[in-house]
Amino acid sequence: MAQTAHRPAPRYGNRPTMKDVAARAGVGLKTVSRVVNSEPGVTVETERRVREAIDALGFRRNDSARVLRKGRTASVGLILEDLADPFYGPLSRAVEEVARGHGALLINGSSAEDPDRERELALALCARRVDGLVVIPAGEDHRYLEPEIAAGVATVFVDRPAGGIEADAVLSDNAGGAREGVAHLLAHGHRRIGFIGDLPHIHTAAERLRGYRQAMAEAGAPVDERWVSMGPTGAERVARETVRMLSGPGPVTALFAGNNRVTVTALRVLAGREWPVALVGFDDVELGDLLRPGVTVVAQDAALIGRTAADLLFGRLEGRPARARRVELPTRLIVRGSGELPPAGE
Amino acid sequence: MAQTAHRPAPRYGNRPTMKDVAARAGVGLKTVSRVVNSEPGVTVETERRVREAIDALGFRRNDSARVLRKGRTASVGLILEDLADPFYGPLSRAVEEVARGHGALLINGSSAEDPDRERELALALCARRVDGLVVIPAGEDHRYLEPEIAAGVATVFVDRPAGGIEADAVLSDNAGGAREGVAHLLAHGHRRIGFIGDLPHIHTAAERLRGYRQAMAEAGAPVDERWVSMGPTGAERVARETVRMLSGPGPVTALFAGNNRVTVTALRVLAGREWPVALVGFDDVELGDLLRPGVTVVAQDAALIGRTAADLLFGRLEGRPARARRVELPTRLIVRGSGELPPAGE
DNA sequence: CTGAAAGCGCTTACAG
DNA sequence: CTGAAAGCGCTTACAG
Repeated sequence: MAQTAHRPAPRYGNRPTMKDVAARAGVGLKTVSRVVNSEPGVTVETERRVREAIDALGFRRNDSARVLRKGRTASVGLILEDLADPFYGPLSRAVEEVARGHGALLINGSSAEDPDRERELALALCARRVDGLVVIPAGEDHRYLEPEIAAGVATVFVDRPAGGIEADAVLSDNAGGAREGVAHLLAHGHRRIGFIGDLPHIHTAAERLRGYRQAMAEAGAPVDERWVSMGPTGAERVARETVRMLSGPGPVTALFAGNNRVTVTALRVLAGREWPVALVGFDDVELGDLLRPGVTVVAQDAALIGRTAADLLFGRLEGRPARARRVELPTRLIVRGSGELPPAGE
Repeated sequence: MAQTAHRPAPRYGNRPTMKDVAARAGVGLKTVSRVVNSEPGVTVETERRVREAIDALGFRRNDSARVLRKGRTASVGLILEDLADPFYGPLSRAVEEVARGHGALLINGSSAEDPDRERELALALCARRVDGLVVIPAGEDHRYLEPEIAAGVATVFVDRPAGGIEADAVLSDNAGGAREGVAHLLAHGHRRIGFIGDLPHIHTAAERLRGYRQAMAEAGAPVDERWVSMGPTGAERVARETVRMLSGPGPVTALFAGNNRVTVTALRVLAGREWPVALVGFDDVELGDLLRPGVTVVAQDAALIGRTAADLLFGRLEGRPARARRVELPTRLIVRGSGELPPAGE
């Protein structure tokens, strides 16, 4: 009783430690460590005794303690916008697979597109001493990560570049992809083309808009600013803007949807219309091939993006490149029908 | 030089520790700890000096060390089949949100439906001393987790029950949902209904098949075993089986698809057929409402499942229920058109 | 082949 | 208000 009075609360549910195993097996601590880590220099008989004690006690090495001593946690963090978004699932899985190949676990976090939450998550992961960090940025200022990167946390930005610091980045050719998609609509006779995108301060949204303007300019098609709408991609706003662009005098005859959320909402609105309206969306959508017409999209390869980022990360952890690298991956136009509809009424 | 000769490899990139901060601020270690953890009992002036040293050195507390001393890691593990599957994204996000509410991080792992990999992942997470584990089982024998659970790792099984041990579980009403879906087809005049499901040893697959048989029996509709196909849900097999059931004498007039992967493949096959074939799928599919006809499904609420599991987990961590609990969540039939098609040729 | 001592970077339990 | 000592559970660097 007197002994337990000053005992701290049971740690890890009072799990046995190497010390307990050593006592039970009648050997030294280091010998247990040798057996647990399959190090050489233990007789068959000693090993047997130790293994017996391990099994009897249900011992499992505490990797937290190991990590503290070794200096590497064999874990990487991934901060993305929303794990529930179909774009991030495959990306996350790809990062996980590469990490697994390097014996590392993956800690996932959703920023919910909130810069404060991104920062909070990133720093929490750094405090846990993840070896590396893959960040799909929500914020625009990443100087808060400078000391962490300097201290050795390998960091790769994905989808959008880092703000205010030099760092590796894996991006899609957003401007080029959007330009190709809009050029495709122009080639099918459209001149009045709407663009509905995400908030303008988001890098990908701005780049895609740039691609749109570029394609229009190259075709000598003037852009009426009422055809451009940037903002939150919730269903309500997107539906309202879609309807607006299709109404009034001089409505658009085609739409370019800035991401998969926009595409889905726009499709729902268009499904209820009498006139066919051409549509090309950025990002592929599941079942897009089964709709009538099929949905023409500018697709990104989420898994490839994730794999590329993770490869870059582990390359850095193995001490490879010195300077920050920026990788740009191509997009792919997938023609399925919706982007080849001719302008209505012509 | 002589001094560095025996220095171990730089740990955590030679990050400053509390000791370094204490030395620079000219205070004791404990005082730094007090400031870092916002504990009371430090003068304004002392705190200022400590904070100055922290900023100058770029100190960030090492949570690995903290965890070792405190006994709880404030992290939970989630093992699922495949993060890239659209069903698991929202589920994972929901678990993350609950964890976040409890100040915990989420470590994700995909088992790829491989029991060995599930085990390996689960034990790796236990070795890192996660506080709790949410497991979507790939294997059928979970006795390997018994010592871990006994040692205090809160564990909740999701989607399928644990094998060989008593543990909390959150399940969907798989049999009831399938039964309702098949009854819906029967109510629309079908008698020859095909069932294409996952591998028969998978709990959800077996339960859904049970629901199918139950509905058929209740309607007095005999089941021809050629209408039932259980196996891997890759596109090739599912497409082949779909075609087979629609061919030959006495083809099926309706299909029940055992999960979202099956539904998608079946839809692709049916899209190329002349005769309309009725279809009800288990699990909702994105854009299912936009297809013509819309896809009638038996939907599960992935986010609700995740939230329920996480709530159970943290309830247990806070020392609540003693006995293992099993929660069964209802499914919901969503009528959109494909399930209401009448039998072809009648 | 084996093990005692020191230390990873913190927190705990004291004592001043 | 402040800090020295002990300890969390391992691994490292030695010595026998």
